[in-house]
Amino acid sequence: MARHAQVHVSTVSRALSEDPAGVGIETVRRVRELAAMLGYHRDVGAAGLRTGSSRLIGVLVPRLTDLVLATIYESIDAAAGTAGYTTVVSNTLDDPLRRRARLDALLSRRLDGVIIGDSHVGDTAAFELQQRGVPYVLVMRKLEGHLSVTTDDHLGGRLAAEHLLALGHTRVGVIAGDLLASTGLQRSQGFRTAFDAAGYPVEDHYVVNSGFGALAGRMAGDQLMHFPTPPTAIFAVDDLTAVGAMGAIRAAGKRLREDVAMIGYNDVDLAANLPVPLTSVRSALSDMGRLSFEALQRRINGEEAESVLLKPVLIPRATTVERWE
Amino acid sequence: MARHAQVHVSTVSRALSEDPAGVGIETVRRVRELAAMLGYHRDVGAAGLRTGSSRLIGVLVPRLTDLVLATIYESIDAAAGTAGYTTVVSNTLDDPLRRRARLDALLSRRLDGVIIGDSHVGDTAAFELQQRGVPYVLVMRKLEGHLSVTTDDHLGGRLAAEHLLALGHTRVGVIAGDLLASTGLQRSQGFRTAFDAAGYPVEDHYVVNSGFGALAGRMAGDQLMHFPTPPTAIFAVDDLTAVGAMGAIRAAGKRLREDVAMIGYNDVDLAANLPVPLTSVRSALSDMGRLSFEALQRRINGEEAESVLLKPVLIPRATTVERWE
DNA sequence: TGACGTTGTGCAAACGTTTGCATAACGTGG
DNA sequence: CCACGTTATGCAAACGTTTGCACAACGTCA
Repeated sequence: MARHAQVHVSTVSRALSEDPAGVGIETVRRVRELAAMLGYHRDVGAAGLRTGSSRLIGVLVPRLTDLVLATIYESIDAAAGTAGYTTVVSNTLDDPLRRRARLDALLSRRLDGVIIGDSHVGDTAAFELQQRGVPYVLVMRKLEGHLSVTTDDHLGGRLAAEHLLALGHTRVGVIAGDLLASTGLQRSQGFRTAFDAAGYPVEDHYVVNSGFGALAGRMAGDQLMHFPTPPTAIFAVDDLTAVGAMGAIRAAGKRLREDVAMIGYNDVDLAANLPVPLTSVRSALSDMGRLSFEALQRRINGEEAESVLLKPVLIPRATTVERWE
Repeated sequence: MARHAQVHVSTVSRALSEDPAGVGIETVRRVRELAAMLGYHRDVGAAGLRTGSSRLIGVLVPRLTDLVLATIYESIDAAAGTAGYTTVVSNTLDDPLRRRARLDALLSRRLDGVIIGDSHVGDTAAFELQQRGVPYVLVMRKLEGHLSVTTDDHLGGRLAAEHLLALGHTRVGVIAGDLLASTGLQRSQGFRTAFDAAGYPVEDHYVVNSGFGALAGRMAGDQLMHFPTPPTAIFAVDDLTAVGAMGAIRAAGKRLREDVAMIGYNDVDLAANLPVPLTSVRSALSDMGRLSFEALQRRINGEEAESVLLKPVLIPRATTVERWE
């Protein structure tokens, strides 16, 4: 209680508020000075009790060790921070039980809103929040009928396909990630659509579902490379998965690009700095994070917000072309 | 207010507590059932106001997009979650201003404790917490005089050195990361100590300070490879940095292992699944996270806690040996 | 000089819990 | 049948804020 420190009572509250209207200019100065001296901070929790706003927003991600989600979260947190919000992130590991528990814990904190980065077909979190009246936004992965900020994954897949077609590839493989996530599904669909249109449809067994991550990519890549006629190019819907697949290509005794070209997705920092720099479809991860927070903020303030669909861009590098940049 | 729902008042509080002593067994059942029906959750914030404990712990990291810190944070969060705590993580980006702001925001939440993962020589956060009486623990990076959970980085450096010495390397380079972080400093010191002892001291200009991350590694690697007599082996104090350096080796037209061997540090998931699997010194990241939380918990409960120093292990792979495992 | 507006401050209620204490209901043993 | 112990519940205060309202002091204008 900083009030004992001097003489007043709860004029302190006003003096410390952003707009100290109706308080003596001199008092404001003195109070603030004293607060700084004493290292006093208003208790946001107690304030929230009164105001009904916790200034806390929750972020649900599958896992933070996934570079992609970590990047998005970082930008959400930065945007939220400057707007005076604190974020709480929850690793759900795509495990329903764990996610239930974490969501309950979050709801107990009376958060002002939630950003969902791990939505999945058949997922109930979004519906539950909707029903409880808690503002929320989906990011990265979309779900029909919910506000979301994503990139155009279908287009991203087409960009990858068109790049490979232009280079003359006709027998290609796809490492499709997790088909229950809208990202994996739409990227591979977009890719196949373009190859269909070009008259070189991708056979079903050249499309392998893998999950995300380097190990998953390695196994999927091994599978593709062991076909009697392996593909001359591979599209992986995630950069780390692509890295794993690059290992499979090497293990099969083939050369990257010359024998088998490779395209990843997301253009994570690492992609450009790999020993063999990886061609990748860049989705504006930081923008997505920031925009999703802004959309959520609008929802919290009761304003209208519309879903955002960002345009991806293909960045050619050494795994598909000899010279680039 | 679940109380209106039925008939009672704040017997609800007791009924919902972990040990509902002194409450009718029947009442307990009814209340809990009803709470589940209504999807009611106790407001932790309000409870904290009364009990003085927010059940919130803060975690300071340089950046979450660093796989190493993300892994540690994940395990901290898991341990904290099962103990009924919520964690709030803050990216400080090793920027003093930002860190000040974030720490203030955290203190406003009246957290029960803090885990510091970004300590730096000359850093004041630990001292400030100490002075304010907020329990805290350092993880990953240590600082003299503060409770910490780390791995023996000096030993880790020696392990790397001994491995290279056993393979016959005598002219080696070190990519030392950030010398203001205890990790970078001690790993390179340990490494050099072992080479000194073997009679092949590492010349100063073969040790380059770089910062962490793939791009930093690439630049440092380029520098080393452009020497008239480049090293026959490189020790990088971080896996991602090593990946960048592998790019430099390739760009110089040299072969990994045959011409230049490479050792990383931390044994991040990715290391084993790179196209050329990376020899790395494994530090038990998950254990560190868990143990740091447990130490913090002890501190919070007023018990004694001792610093922990874990033993690292070297995992040989393709960048140093032909066959492994 | 009296009425009135302005400006700065204090009062008190409310937010949703927890918890020590009082009290009601009910058996039980002497 | 009364006193007493046990068990279940209610009461009220307290935690640290915010905020509508009342109020005091002061100047100003007619």
